Amino acid sequence: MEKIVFNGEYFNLRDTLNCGQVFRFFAAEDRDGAYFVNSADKRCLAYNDGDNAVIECESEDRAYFENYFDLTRDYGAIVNAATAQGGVLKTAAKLGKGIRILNQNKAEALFSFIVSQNNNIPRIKGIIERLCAGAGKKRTFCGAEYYTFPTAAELAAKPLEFFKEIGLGYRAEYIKCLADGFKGTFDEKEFSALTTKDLKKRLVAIYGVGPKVADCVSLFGFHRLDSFPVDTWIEKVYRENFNGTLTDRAKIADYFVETFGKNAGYFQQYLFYYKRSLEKEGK
DNA sequence: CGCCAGGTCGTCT
DNA sequence: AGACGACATGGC
Repeated sequence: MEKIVFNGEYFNLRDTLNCGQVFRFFAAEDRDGAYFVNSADKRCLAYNDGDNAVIECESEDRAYFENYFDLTRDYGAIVNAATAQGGVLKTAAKLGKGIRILNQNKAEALFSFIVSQNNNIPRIKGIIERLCAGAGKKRTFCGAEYYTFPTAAELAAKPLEFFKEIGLGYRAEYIKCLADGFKGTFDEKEFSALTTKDLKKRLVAIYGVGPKVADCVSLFGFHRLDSFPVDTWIEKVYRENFNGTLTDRAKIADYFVETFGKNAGYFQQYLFYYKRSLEKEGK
C-alpha cells in the first residue's frame, strides 16, 4: 500500500469530488471526510488531514493517481490568475481554490457524461454504479469490494435490455450504440491526437453527444483547458455577473474561452461551484 | 403531484 | 440557423 501526501492548500477532496466533474466516489462510512475514489479499474482512499491531502492506493497505482489528481500542476498560479481577474471570479476562486480538475479515464468520462444529460447527480451516480456492478469486474481494495468501470468490450457484450434495466431510460440506446461502435476497443490516441476543436467535432458526431457533453468530456477526460461547458449555472453567472446578453450557449462558451485563455477550464469550475453553492445555501 | 435534472434528437419553420 | 416538443427515470 502506498501513501501519497500532498500539500492541501490547493487540494480539497470534498470540493474536488463534489463539483460535478466525477461520479464514482463514495464517502468512507467509518472515516469522516474520507472518500473512496474509483477510476477505470482502480480505487484509492483520499482525504484531507490537517494541512495535507492524502491518497492511499496500491503501490503499482501510485503514478496513476498522481496523474489522476493532477499533482504536477501549479494550482497556486491558477488561483492567483483568477484572483487577479477580480469581481465574481475572485470570490469564486477563494471558495473553490481547493478544486482540482482530475485526469479521468477518457472512455469512462465519455460514457459517464452521456449518462449525465438531463439527469441529476444522485441518479447519475446510481446508474453508473449499476453499470459497473453489472458489466464490470469485482475487485477488492482495503478489504472492501468494488467494481471496475466496464471496458469497451465488456460494454459491447451487453444487450440493450441490460442498459434499460439499470435505469438509463432513453439514454440506453446512446450507450449501446457507442459500445457497439467501438467494436471492443476504445482508441484513445485517435481522440487525443486531435486539436480541441476537432476533438469536439469528433465527440459531437457520436450519437447522444451534444455540445455540452462534448465540452465536459474534452475538459474532464482530455484536460483540454480551452473547453468551457455551458449549462444553466454558467448561463446564470454570465448574465448576472458578466452582464452578458448572448443566449446561444456555444457563443457564450467562445466568449469565456477568449476571455480566460488557457485557464478557461479551471475558471469554469470555480464559477460553476460558486454559483451552485449559493443556490444550495439558499435552500 | 409536478417540476427538474451539468441535454440531445428529430422535426418544422 | 433557430425554435420546440419528446424523451425515461426518479430525486425532491
